[in-house]
Amino acid sequence: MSRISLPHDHGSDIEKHMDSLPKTEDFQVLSDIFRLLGDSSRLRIFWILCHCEECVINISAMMDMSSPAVSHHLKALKTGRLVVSRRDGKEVYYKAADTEQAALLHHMIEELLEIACPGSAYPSASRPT
Amino acid sequence: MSRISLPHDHGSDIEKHMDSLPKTEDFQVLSDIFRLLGDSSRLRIFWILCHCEECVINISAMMDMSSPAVSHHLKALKTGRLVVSRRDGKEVYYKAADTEQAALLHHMIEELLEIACPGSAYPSASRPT
DNA sequence: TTTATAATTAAACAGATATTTAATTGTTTA
DNA sequence: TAAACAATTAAATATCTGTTTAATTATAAA
Repeated sequence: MSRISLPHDHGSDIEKHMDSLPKTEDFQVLSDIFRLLGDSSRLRIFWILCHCEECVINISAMMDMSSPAVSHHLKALKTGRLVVSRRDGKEVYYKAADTEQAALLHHMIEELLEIACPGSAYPSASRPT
Repeated sequence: MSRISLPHDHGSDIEKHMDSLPKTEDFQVLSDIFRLLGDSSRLRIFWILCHCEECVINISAMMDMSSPAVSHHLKALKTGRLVVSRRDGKEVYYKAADTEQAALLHHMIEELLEIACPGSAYPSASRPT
């Protein structure tokens, strides 16, 4: 049983939790994922690509953004393995990656939208119960 | 039924999804939340405060970080309503906010840890040497 | 081939951000 | 009161990041 000495000892159960504290590198891996979604443009692009597959100029049009800016974000999302791409002729189509990670993040975004922005998500569709 | 004109029309069902696309401001609200967790130090602090209540110098010791730096992150987390604080004598104790939002984020962090960093979370359960 | 379109990359810049050191505020104790 | 301790705030700095404009690569059509 490891004993961790801290400056102050109020009778907390901290050592118990410190034993299960994930490694520093793991927090780095996770924060890298969160940082990808920490930009509103990139988050919006990811949301779109969770719902359909689209080429860059259409994404640019939807985002009202230059294609170099969109391309920049797509590269970041792709490097982070949140989206995948395929070329068809002159166009490159992007969509959310078919992975557990991407699915979890998408699900969480929808949940957070309901909690943090009530009444906003799916205004035309199903009414919240 | 609104019609959205895009540069390219491959037969996608994009208009359907565009109808339910959340507002730009909502993506801003969400990305602000994600950005809070997009720094490994802040993410680690939040994780700790999801598991126990601690004073600043103990958090600093656990993080191996200066107290001004920790205080800086705590202020950001508090402004984002992810943590709360109370003063007791000379010390100020912080813990995760008792809100649906904080609970959802905590739950998601644990899930992401399992997916993205398998075998890392809760090593005491799997007994590494 | 030349021309046009789609996408990426490069360079530059402005704005944001994390950390450090120093100064300050708040609380307890001697 | 003064001194010590806990925490925050301020100023400074170095780094990172998102966007723009310009240049480049890739594919298709003329």
